[in-house]
This record gives sequence, structure tokens and C-alpha cells, in this order.
Amino acid sequence: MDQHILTENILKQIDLTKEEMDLFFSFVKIKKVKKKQFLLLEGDVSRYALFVVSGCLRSYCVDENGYQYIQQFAPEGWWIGDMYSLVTGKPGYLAVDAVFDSEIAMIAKTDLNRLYTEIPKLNIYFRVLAENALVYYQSRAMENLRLTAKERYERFCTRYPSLIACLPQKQVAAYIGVTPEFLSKMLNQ
Amino acid sequence: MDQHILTENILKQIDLTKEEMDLFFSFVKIKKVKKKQFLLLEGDVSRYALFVVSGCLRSYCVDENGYQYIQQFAPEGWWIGDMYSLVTGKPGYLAVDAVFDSEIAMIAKTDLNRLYTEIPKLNIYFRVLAENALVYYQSRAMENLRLTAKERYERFCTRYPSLIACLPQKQVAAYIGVTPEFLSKMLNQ
DNA sequence: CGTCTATTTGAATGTACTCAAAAGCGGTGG
DNA sequence: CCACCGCTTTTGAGTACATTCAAATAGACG
Repeated sequence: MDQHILTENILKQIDLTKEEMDLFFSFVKIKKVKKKQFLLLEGDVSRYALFVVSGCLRSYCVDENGYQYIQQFAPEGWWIGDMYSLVTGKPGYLAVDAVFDSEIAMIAKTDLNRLYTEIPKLNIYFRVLAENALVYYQSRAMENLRLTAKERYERFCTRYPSLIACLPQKQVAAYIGVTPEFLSKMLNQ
Repeated sequence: MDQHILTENILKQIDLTKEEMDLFFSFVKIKKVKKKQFLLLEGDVSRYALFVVSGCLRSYCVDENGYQYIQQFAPEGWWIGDMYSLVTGKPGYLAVDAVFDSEIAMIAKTDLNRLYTEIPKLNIYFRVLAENALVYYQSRAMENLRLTAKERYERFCTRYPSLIACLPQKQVAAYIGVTPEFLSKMLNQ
């Protein structure tokens, strides 16, 4: 149960005392999942925020033709979840599963709400996380309009150099929003 | 200088005492801008968060061919700015200008940072704002990949019924990411 | 009234998708 | 260890959605 990667991540933004950190971790559950195992199903209410200790998760939605659109890959050190469902308490549109065997730290939304009052500094931590994520998705929303498939592929490669090496092409296609057939053609000129 | 719309907006998320509210507003500057007047230029460092008291602002970027891509319309009651530049302190890629004559409440990033320590509850307010915005841009990033131009147009109409009535078509095109010519053809079947 | 910008329309083009089929590859069980 | 099954990748032909470029028309504003 090595939690230091999450500890580190928190301490990068805020200072917590030993007691506060212990309190926080008393609500954190560790879970190991195998490749392809689900942590959230489409249509379910999301009750947990998920932090990847090792391995990699992904969140994605599926359209009426069965095509997957991957919203996020979460390698080691990233948070992931269905923010819409987590914020609103309504059933979400995303599924979350494991890309590889992974170890996850999870914290329940209800516990987190309690922790916000006991450790107000956590508001800073999650505010900064949300702001950084916001910057990323704002630019991705624009890029998905103005860049060609090839340019989106190149950005993916520079942004996730370690992922590009070990992901099946199909999943890269689902992230940049093209069909697997088209990505294949593109890569062979 | 009617600030009650911002007061209301804040009180929807957190309780502030009269003193805290006064302190907050002591750092708020009010500014009136004419249609087309700029509040931020592409390449500048963004030093202010902007709240629209009346009227409407927009943020957008421009590609190498001169095409505009509008990231956000901010009618009355919305915050707007270049989050990337605001967070990182680096020169941004967005311009912000007024769609109509508008009245803006602005707060400097440096003042806001000071306020975070004096009124920690503000972290909750801006955390919640960032989370809600994140939910929106995450879904927009996905929609920009999986929806056709027509579907994106329809979403725009349902999301901004009041804007669709008074915006030039060209700006709607720049928001949904199509050429003005194509939007025109689409609307005339 | 004249100028500048927005909208419309048309023809030609390009980017990416659909459908279909074949080839490659990895894991699993016999 | 090999054969088979299922999934991923490749390839091709035809198609659809959206762009580019050009030119004409309409509207807004001083």
C-alpha cells in the first residue's frame, strides 16, 4: 500500500500536517484492478474520485454506432473519474476501465465533502487541479475543431510519449477522434 | 456600480460576512467597454479574471489562416478570461473582446491570491466554478469530435437560446467550428 | 450615399468515413 | 508446442461532410 505518490502529489500544492495527511488517508481505499476491469459503468452514478498509483486507466463514452471516444488516459499520478456525475450526482455518460493492470487510490465523494470542512486547504488542492484540467480541456476543445487528424495525432505523441509506445492504435484513434481504419492509412502515408 | 449580480453569484456557493464581501469588493474594479473593445490581446499575459455584469464578452483564438475559433461567450453573470495565461503567468493564445457594450467586474490575479489567504472560503467558490467549467469543456471536447456540424449547431441553439437570436451567424460558425459559408448553406437546407 | 462587413450561392476539392475483405498477431486450450 | 479463435491492423473502393475560392447580394453604419 505505498501511498507516497499521492502524498507527493498533494504536497506539491499544499502543506498538510502529519495528522491532516493521516486523516485524509483514513478515507482512502486502495484497489488493484486487472487490465480491462471496470471502475465505472456508463449510466451509473459516480461516487468516487480515482487516483492512479500505478498502471493506467481511461474514461470514455460510446456513441450510437458503438464507437468509443476516449476522454482521458490516466497514467500513474493522475486523477480520473466522471466529473459530470461526481459534481451533479446524476448518472454519468462515461465508463472508466483499466488499460493495464493498475493500483488505484479511491476516495468517496461523501468523504471528500466531509474532509473539505475538516481540512479546508484541500479546497486549494482540488481548485488547482480543476483549474489545470480546465486549461487542458479548453485547449483540447479548440484543437478538436481546428486541427486535422494528423495534427491531433502529432500532439498526442508529444503529450503522451510514453503511452504512444504501448497503446494499441485503436485506442489512440479513439482519443484523437478518427476511425481505426483512417489512422492506419494515415500512418502508412 | 451595481455589483449585486456578482454578490448573488458568490452567495450561491459560499456564505460570506458583510466584512468579507466588502473586502472582496475593495479589490474589484468596474469597467465599461464598447462593442468590439478588447480586454485582452493574443500574446499578452492575462492579469485579470473578468466577470460580466451586463452585456456579453467572448474569448477566441485565431489560426494561421485568420479563422477565429470562439472558446467562450460570456453573457451576464459569467466569468471569462484566458485561464491558461492566468494560471501559468505566461503569454496566452486567446483574445477577449466585447460582443456588445458591456459592464465588467475585474479582479487582478495578484489580489485574488491575497484574498485566498484572507478569505479561504473563496477557494471553495472558485473550485466549484472550475469544476463546473471543467465538466462543460470536457463534454465540449468530446462533442467536437463526435457530432456533425448540424448537431453542434443544434446544441448551441439549445444551450444559448438568448444568444442565437442576436449573434451574427459568423460568430456562431466560429463557435461551432465551421466556415461561415457552410453554416449558411446548412441553414438554407 | 458610399463603404465595409456579413450572407448567400455555386463549382471544384479534400479530408475523413463506411463497408468489405484480407492479413497479422496474441493468447488459450488441447 | 501447435492450432485455433478473436481482435487489431491493413488495404481498397465508393461516399459524405465540410472546405476553398470566387462572385454576387444584402445589410449596417457613419
